[in-house]
Amino acid sequence: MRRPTLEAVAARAGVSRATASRVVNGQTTVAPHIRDAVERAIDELGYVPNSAARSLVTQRTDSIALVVSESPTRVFSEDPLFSTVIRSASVELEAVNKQVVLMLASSAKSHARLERYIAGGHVDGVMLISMHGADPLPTALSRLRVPVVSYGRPAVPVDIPFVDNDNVGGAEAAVRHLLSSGRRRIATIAGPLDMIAGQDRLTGYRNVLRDSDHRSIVAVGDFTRESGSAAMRQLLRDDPALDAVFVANDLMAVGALQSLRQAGRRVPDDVAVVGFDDIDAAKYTEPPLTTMRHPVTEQTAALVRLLLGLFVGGPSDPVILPTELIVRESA
Amino acid sequence: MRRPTLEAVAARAGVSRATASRVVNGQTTVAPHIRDAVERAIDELGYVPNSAARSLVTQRTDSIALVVSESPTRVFSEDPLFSTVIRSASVELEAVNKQVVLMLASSAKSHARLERYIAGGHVDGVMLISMHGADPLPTALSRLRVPVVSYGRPAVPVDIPFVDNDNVGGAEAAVRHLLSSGRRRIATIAGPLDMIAGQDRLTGYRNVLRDSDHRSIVAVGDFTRESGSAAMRQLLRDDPALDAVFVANDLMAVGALQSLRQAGRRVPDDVAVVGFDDIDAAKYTEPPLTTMRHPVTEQTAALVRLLLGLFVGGPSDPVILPTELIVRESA
DNA sequence: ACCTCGTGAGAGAGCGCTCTCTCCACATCC
DNA sequence: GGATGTGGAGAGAGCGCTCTCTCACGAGGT
Repeated sequence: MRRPTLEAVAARAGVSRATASRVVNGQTTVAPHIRDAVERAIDELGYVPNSAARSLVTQRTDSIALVVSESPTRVFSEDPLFSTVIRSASVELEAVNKQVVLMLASSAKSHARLERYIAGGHVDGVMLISMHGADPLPTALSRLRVPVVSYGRPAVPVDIPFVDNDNVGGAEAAVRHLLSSGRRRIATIAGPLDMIAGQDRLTGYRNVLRDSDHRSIVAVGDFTRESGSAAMRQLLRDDPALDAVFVANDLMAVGALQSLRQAGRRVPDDVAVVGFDDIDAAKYTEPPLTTMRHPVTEQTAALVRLLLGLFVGGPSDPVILPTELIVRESA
Repeated sequence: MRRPTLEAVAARAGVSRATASRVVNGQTTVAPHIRDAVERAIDELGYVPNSAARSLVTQRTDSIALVVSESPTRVFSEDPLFSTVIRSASVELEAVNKQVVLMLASSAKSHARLERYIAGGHVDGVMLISMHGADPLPTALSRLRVPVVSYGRPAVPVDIPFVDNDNVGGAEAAVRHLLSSGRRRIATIAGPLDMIAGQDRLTGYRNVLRDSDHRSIVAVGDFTRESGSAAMRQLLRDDPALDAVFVANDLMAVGALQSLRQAGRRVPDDVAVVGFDDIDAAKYTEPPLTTMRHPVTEQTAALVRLLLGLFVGGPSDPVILPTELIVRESA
């Protein structure tokens, strides 16, 4: 009836529980014929180790919390980046036999719960996916005695190893691409300025324009489609003669394209548009979107490596990955 | 150094471990002043129960596996439905203090791992999100002695309680909408026919056309954008005079719109398009997509209730939720 | 005054596993 | 041949918790 225990396996194989445990854990100090007997018993009984009992004594849980901290405006079901990160993190962690415990941190209530949970030693480590600004979570988690890594540089100064892409460099490349194709009045739709990605991509934009003596035309969105739409309308009002826009993410770029269409502007003939992220939908806009790709899957893999490294006392240096310009038809 | 145990709390409060345990677990048979003393000790020590020790004795883990079984063509980072389901399931489960363990079932290797894991009693229950066809997973999981529920009716006949939306009824409503707006040659882009949603939506389409003596024009896709695009081109070749398309999901509808645009057809003037799902992007297509909405969040909530119900011997009847026509500009 | 009964608290077993410690058998060396 | 070393196996403690069983005590009935 009940699931078989190590005791049962040992009895069936005619050995002690300790020996059975050695076989299960792959220790080499077991004679071959005994090992065989135990393995046969395991198969016959369909034995599966009880993880609760195991972690009770080893003080490890072999599970990793994936903490997704979403802002009210940036729900992860809307933003394809979240799911890509979650998916590839799962793949990576499963490959090394770690369990993925998914935790949403939205309300303050869930924050408290989360902290208790993590402080309670239920997980061996935490991967923090917090895209939004003044998030108290990085600070709170770094105080706990649990290894924490972050996807994206935390917005607050806190000592958490992280993986990020080169937002400044990517934005610079995007704007340079617009300049080199002869555009003269290049506006930007920036992301929220309490987010690192928002800040850095704006910085990149400004760097290039400053160096080339063009003036900057800025509207600010919050990385959602809606806000991109609104920001584009704003820009057209501010400077009807603009001939290019660098949009800080693709979701907003989709909204911007819609506003441009409604305003009767042709893309790229009248206005060139470059986005950032290369989400899947970028291929399907009208026209297809030129954008900066960053390797989300590789970033996540690097993040997992970083965390696993911390367990064995490895380095905790940030990892910054480069971005790549993907030229389609919008610019 | 080490995390405080119940023993430590009991000692500090001057009671036995048993009494401290009673307080932690909210039993009422503890005198108020003793309860206060214990609670103070808990606060002072920052005590958090060790879940491994607890599950060892209670035989419960308070965690639920969210098994996402994705087909090679339908990766969940691409399909917004997956993330919506995952997100709302998390929210619902966290509300009742259950942990969410996310498991991806893609390769056969991960299947074996998954079965072992679930058979190992690491989770109290399983929520299966399997959109794709001949998935061996439902069958395999139903054999285990673990409560399992499914999002969407399993494609194979297996005794797993599930929650689904009324695919047949929804498709019927969509096609009736096209008919009532005067369309005469109504084609469909069906989903994969090894999937229940694919089958049922095609059935709904056929039902209405049969009753109204129109002939059906069918192309089959696999629920991806690409396939929608290809299927639309196919349909235009098969019947250049078609004046409406019912597309079995929005992702394919986005692809279909693209093909229509490339073929120089105006939507909805020349060809009306109705999708299914009401994903976020449906609002942002050109023109915005008329579609059948089904309440994913409510479905997920119902699914969670169904699973929690199974724990206490509740009913295991399937739940079917209605769909709703959302009229935008494409039809 | 005795007994019953209910209530609140403690003692202690035991959940299934790991891991140290111990022991035994046998090979090796002076 | 006795001391020493070595590889392989068992004994048993203990991880932190829950929960049953037991007991002490006081209220209420006879």
